[in-house]
Amino acid sequence: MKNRLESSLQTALGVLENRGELDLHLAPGPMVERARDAQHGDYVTNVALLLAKAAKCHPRELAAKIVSALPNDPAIAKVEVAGPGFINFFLNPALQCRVIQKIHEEGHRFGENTRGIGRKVHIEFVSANPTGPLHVGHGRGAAYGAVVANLLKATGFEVHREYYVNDAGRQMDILALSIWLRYLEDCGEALPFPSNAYRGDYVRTIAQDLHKEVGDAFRYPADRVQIDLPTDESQGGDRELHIDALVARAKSLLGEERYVELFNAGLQRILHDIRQDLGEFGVYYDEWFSERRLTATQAVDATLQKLREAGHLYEKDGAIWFASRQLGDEKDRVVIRENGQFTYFASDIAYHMNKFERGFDQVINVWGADHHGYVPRVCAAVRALGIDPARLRVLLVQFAVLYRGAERMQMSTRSGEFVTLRQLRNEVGKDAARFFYVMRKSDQHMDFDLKLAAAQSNENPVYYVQYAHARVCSVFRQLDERGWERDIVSGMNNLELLTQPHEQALISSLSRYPEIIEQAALQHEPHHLVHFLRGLAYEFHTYYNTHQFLVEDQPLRDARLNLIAAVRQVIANGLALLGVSAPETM
RNA sequence: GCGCUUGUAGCUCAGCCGGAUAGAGCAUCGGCCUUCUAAGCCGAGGGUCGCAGGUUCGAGUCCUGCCAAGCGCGCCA
Repeated sequence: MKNRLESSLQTALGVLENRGELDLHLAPGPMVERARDAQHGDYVTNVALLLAKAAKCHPRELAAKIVSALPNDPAIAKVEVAGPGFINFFLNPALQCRVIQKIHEEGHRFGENTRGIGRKVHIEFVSANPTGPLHVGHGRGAAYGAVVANLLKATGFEVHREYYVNDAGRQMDILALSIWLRYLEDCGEALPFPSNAYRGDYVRTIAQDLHKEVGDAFRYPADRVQIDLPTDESQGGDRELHIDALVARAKSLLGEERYVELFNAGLQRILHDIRQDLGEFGVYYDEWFSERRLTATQAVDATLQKLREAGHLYEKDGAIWFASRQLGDEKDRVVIRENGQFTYFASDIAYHMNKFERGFDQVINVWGADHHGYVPRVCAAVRALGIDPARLRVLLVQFAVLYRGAERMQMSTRSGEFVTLRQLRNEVGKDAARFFYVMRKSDQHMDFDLKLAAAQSNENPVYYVQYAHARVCSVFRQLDERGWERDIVSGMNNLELLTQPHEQALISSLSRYPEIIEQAALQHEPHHLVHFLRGLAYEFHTYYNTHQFLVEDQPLRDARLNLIAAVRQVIANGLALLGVSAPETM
């Protein structure tokens, strides 16, 4: 409809130009938008205001001219010039209520569109290091990424969801070490636990399982483990040096084979746990992409070679640097350390190249906002590889600050003191958690109140929307109990009986749903959908309180039932995109 | 110190490429259940859109400065 009005306006402007009443060579972009106020009709344009200066006449005068030049359209009931020079369009209600028929026909697919058809989009989200269970900070990225993926799919894109598994690098070695030390404790060895190691309970669990599995095969006396080590922080030493030395000790005592077994035991257990956790949260992936695979397939070497050939690498202080500064970064970055090892950044460049090589038109990274300083260097790398950086989009998600009532909760992975995503789900439920996480704009700080999310009361917005759905279901149950028949066809033929303001408002909202999906998808802003659903639920509840649906007048009853069935369908569709259930009873 | 982000009602937040009188939920106050679920509805109060300039027909929205908060500034990942 919007497009239709816009082309009508183009026609009108063309007419005026031909008549010589308007001398413009402008191609105004999208210029029609939904009216914010029902008094202003259904759609509004401000072209007259925008063009008045160039046309050298008063906006209202120009608006009147444009209106007079508009082609006839049966879908438009009334056009008026208002305010300083807005043109308001009032749609023909008889035609607008056809959306109810459309919703009935399209069912769960209503709202989908084809904007992204034929385009492949890659979306990577969460990608937490497999060094421990997911916490509530990851939850927001998980919920957000999953919903953006759903929205893009509904907009016609071919979506590939991916979790990048950081299964290489120092943090993983520290995890392996942590498990081994707990294992040694379990064997009866007494030795201090580094201040820097992972001290969560899950580490002990994995260690105990390992002990059952391998017996004492990985056991060494405490003094052999600790001899000649640099001291830990608690003894006045450097904790980083201490823990790196311990990792080296583990490798040398256990040898390659056993160390890999230890390492994999931790990785597999934690990865399995993360996968299960996300699954229970309704978050699924098409692929779990291993960082180690990149190094194993020489992908990092190949990528660096490509950068070298393009003249983006140089050597300084014994290290290899990527000249990212001339591509918009603050400074150049090391890709190969003095000791010959790749930096994390190097494998990340290779990972991005790999994504584009797989043929995706658009690549989306959902990252925690604390990584925003990392964005320019990745963009620089993409550009250096000859890829249009506009094809890469980094979406930043702010951490949620967790409260329990007024009490602010602190968390830190290393110390093991954090609220896990699983605990959150257990406490507030999947629906409330998903809803809360995407209720706010993702790049905004947000306060997540556990007490509120868990509240079984009207304070909790998730129930408000679900309740509207359950209420419609309840009406249909009542219909059955009374032994009344529902005639859908008759209802469709009598939609023009829906003349009440509440009914018109609902119909207008229903017709907006596809636009909301498209907007939320293209802007990667799921919160628009949440706000829309709250508004739709509100319009339904107020309608419910004002008018009886199950009336004696059968044509009217059938028309109303078709309307509320459409409302139920749209709420169910919207909640499905959010990953929230649509209960039939509450 | 430099960079990025944010500042809207008592609280949590919307505000769609600059548009008409700045909105919602919660909280507060007052009403509505013999009638389809009261997890609901109706109504009231509540604002210098951080501050000061600027751009123009028009600024919460764009620009500059200042104030405040968060985050980032490793041969960590």
